[in-house]
Amino acid sequence: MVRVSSTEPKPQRADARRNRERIVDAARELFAELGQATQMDDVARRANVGVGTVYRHFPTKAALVGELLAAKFCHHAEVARRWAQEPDGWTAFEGFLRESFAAMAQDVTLQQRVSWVSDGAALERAEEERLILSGVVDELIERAKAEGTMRETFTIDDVPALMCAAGAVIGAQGRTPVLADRFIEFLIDGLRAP
Amino acid sequence: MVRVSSTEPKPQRADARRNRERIVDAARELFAELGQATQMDDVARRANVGVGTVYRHFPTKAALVGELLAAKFCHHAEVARRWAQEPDGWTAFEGFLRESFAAMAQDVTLQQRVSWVSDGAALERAEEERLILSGVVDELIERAKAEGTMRETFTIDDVPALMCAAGAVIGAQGRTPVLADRFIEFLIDGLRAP
DNA sequence: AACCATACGGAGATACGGTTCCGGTTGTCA
DNA sequence: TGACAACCGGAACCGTATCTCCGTATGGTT
Repeated sequence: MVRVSSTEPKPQRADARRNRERIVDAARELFAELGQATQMDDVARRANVGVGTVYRHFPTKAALVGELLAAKFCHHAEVARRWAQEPDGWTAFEGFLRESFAAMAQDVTLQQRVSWVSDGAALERAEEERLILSGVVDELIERAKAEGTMRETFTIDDVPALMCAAGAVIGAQGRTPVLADRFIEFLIDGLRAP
Repeated sequence: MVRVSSTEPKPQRADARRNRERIVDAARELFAELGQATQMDDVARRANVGVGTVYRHFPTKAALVGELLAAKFCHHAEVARRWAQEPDGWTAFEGFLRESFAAMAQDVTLQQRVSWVSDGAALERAEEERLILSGVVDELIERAKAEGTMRETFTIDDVPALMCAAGAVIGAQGRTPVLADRFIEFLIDGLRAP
């Protein structure tokens, strides 16, 4: 019963592994559409699984959201690394930013990321991945600053606020996405070196 | 029973009038602190009144919020008119903006104003007052633009997004208000003519 | 193929918050 | 001051959403 190595993943039964995957997939889709309004029963139904199964894999809704967030952070870190290959520092950062905002427009979870703060547990689960992402983005920022194409006053610490603002505006855009786009241009423009 | 004029306020009993006032006061305080998390029972308790009484005056939570929002819009319109007396157009607009953001920092309802969208009923109640406010602010903006101190591309239509962004950031600031302040400076700076 | 630990399903326990209802109270007016 | 309409209080109701429990099913192993 005692596990020799704590890192060794305990072997799961095949159906358990399959169900877990299904649950995560279903949750990703639903949360992207509905954000925190998504309910566990919906996730279970979409995954063709009972609620109990969902809760066996994720003891709490926050845990499930944390899992999704962690995956998204990983993905965005990947995106940032891809843009980092761009020779021009500003182009790299701007590209990353635009891609992030575009992702937000397709995913309510990202728009609401900040309000999950109330559900600190979810962010806590994804903290490690968030730090990695933060590190990669920081490199982009420093490079653009070194090039002189980005405001000196902007730092990695300002990114959360930037994301928060963009998420709120995109989320609230409702039937006037044009205004959100205008606002995003405004934000990006404000980051350029004067 | 039939009222002759629809504008004539139906005479209320003295206690009803007093209670209504108490309810609004209590709600203002609580919503400022807790935002939409405030519950009707709390409002009733703080007002020294039964829940039933709250519901007699405001048939729904959204109606109560609408009342509060309307009052806030009126107040802000007043603030804008005061700043409009400033001789310099930019100073007037910047002053109004900073005062609005400062109010947001003290009032969760204002931070969340945008998310009440889900509760359209509340915003609907305050629509008239919102339009008045919008008109006054528009004058400030046009004046500053005529002076050449504000970006030509900024219009009254961008104000909701601006407020939404600021509200989100201020609301999410948590234990790091400094970062919200930095972001606000960034926003304001971006409105200036290049 | 028989065993059993692991995993499943989903009814329902639990919690919570808005809203309703009605027996009792109070302001107002004659 | 008596009568009545308006108003009050707050227990109860109801819908909703998370999470638990337990009888049943199944993958893996001998």
